[in-house]
Amino acid sequence: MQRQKVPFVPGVPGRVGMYLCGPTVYSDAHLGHAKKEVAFDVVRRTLLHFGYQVRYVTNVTDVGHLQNDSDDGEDKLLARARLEQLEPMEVADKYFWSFVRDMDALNVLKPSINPRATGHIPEQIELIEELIRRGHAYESGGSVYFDVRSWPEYGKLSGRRLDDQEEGTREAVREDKRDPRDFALWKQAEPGHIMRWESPWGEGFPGWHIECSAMSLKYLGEGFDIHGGGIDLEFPHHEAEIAQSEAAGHPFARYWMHNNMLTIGGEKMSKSKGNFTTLRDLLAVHDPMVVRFLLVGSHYRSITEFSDAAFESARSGYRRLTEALHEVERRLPTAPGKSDPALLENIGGHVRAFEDAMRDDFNTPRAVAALFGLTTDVNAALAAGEVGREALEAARTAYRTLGGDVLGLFAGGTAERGDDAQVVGALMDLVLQARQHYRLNKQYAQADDLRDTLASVGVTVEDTKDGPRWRR
RNA sequence: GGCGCUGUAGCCAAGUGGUAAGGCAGAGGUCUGCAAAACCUCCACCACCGGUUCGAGUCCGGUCAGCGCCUCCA
Repeated sequence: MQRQKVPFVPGVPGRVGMYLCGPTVYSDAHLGHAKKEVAFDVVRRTLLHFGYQVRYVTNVTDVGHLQNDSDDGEDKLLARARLEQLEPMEVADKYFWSFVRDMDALNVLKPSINPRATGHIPEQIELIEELIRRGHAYESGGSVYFDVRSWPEYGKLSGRRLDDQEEGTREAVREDKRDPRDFALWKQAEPGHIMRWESPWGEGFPGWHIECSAMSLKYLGEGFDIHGGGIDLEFPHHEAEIAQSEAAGHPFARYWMHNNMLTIGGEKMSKSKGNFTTLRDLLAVHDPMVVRFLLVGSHYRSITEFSDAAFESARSGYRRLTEALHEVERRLPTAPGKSDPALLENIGGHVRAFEDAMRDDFNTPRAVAALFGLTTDVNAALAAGEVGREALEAARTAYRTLGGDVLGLFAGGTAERGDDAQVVGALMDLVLQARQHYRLNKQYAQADDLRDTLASVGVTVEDTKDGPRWRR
């Protein structure tokens, strides 16, 4: 807890336990959420690449957090349930599966364990009881609060001192709290509150920090390695997690990682500002891999500025990468046995650059630059003439391992097109044959007409030395 | 008010005190029936003002601008 970049040493050699604060499933996820998910997915993939075994735990918050800590706030899940005329559990399930679908599309690996808050009420109650026993929490009017003043370390993560905080300026001071900065561990359920559980303090529901402590400790154990989340959760959410865990006698996460925000027009993309683009909408019309490429193009601790121009730029850049990879794979089956020492050395250099970048706090922009360096060398060699099998293999492995496995940029690969692929392929062969016929007879108007028509439905035709080629 | 972050080319974006990665866009050229792709070449007074240093985008101080958190937020 040094509030700076430090070398990582796992608690158990070769193994890493990491926990990521997951989504509250009351609405569709947006691009900002994707930045977080992709960032930590890349962390996980990088650790795997370097030989670690990773247990990756991320929660699903299906108990609505209160909109604020006083009682006038409404539970977001309940509010949504009323709006959509659904049971709260239906809302949670609906948006949980929506989230899963988005993450699958973005090629985010599934968590090792994906616990739900509502499935861990007993664990949360147990933790609260420990806190009361140790004198760090108190019951008041059917609710339980963490006693911030009893825990001097509160604030160590975010570097805040209690005395620096303005008291009660942003919310009405609750009369049943001893201190306005105390936070709820358990809330008494008001009469109309649907989601409620029995507890030693009457019927109620858990506070909005306790689930992460209970579930991360349960599945990763005390002093687990890495805890991640958005930087906007650093305070108070993560601060509270640490305080309530350690005050209960359980050493908490040893390393903290916070991703920065995604902005649009310089402002944080967020639900409350309404300036968000849902992944559902975005992925319906755009290649998810381009979205992922865009996200990976800035460092996880940096702000990512999103715009149409940035997206177009990502699309072009991503295509440069995939075209080179595809060309390598096209040539591989017929590649000669010659050796290309200079090219091989360059490929090795780019692989090293990539790995060095990832070792240095997961510097994905530098890693991507290495991929482009690789691409320039490979393309130059390809343009210069025949390239031997060995070098092509090395290039292919570099792309698939680094770009594919580590950055997760090549989901699906070649076999993703589905049942129509064969039919489409056959039709395209036919069309291209016809066009070649025109071209050989110098009937360029007809040939160009065909090409324009195909372009209008999103098919690009390129004439190369080896004949025509098409892509979508 | 407190804690913290950012300001690098038209856009996106790295940058460990030693002289500005990468991508997109743009310009010129090679190739091509044309185009596309690819290749080659070109494209930065690092917000401003001081200071430390042989040397500063990088360190220190200040100014200006913007952002995040301190309410729910990834």
